[in-house]
Amino acid sequence: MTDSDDILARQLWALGDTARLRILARLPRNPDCKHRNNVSQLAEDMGMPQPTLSHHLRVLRQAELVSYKRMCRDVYYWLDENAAHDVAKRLCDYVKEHAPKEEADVT
Amino acid sequence: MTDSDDILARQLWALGDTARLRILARLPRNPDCKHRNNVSQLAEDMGMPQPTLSHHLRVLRQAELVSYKRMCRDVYYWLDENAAHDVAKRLCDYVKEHAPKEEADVT
DNA sequence: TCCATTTATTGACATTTTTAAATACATGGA
DNA sequence: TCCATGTATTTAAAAATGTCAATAAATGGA
Repeated sequence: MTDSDDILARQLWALGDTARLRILARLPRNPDCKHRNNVSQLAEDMGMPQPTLSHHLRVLRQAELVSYKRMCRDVYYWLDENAAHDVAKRLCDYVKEHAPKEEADVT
Repeated sequence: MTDSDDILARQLWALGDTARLRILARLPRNPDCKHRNNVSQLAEDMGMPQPTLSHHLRVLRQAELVSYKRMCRDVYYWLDENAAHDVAKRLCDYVKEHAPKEEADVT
């Protein structure tokens, strides 16, 4: 199990939670201040306490699935779509690479 | 959050564990009795207690990522490669489908 | 039927995770 | 500097999870 496999596992785990999937579905794909999707507004829209949201955002941040920037007092998160697709690709690669090579049939 | 999103989350979670990723890397892609990869042998090869392995196999089974068949007293598991790829695809689709539609720029 | 082998389940325990309130930290305006 | 706003962290409690020993269940042979 390589380090990169550990990272893949951690990313899959981060994605494997309904609360976090719901959050991702709400995040824009680019830094976006036009719709006032700062953390507090997002928490209110989702009916989720702000500390709970911040916790999940940290998990997603540490898995490098989301990015963020601060503007004045607000923080804006967005989903790094490429990162998500990359996780999917690396999952497929992992499965392919580890396919045990078939030995000759015992005849 | 639809039922199918719940299933996706559960599958991603099942994959997001290093022990289970290691197990998947050892499983053949088809029912394969030629290499004696039954549960006990796999447990021994991996240096993992058999109950621990059975536990993880159940998680993978319930996520419909592996299949198995019993032959005599042995049980043979294999990885359903299509299921794994399908999870990857559905993750990509989920991310794409929920991309918030960009409103016209505020000018 | 009894026994040996293989796999699944149960039970116990420690660790991790989720949740949310309380609080700290950061920023900018008065 | 003080205050208001927005976000992150700390803290605590409950729930979920991983591990593994003990045991049950399933199968087939003697």
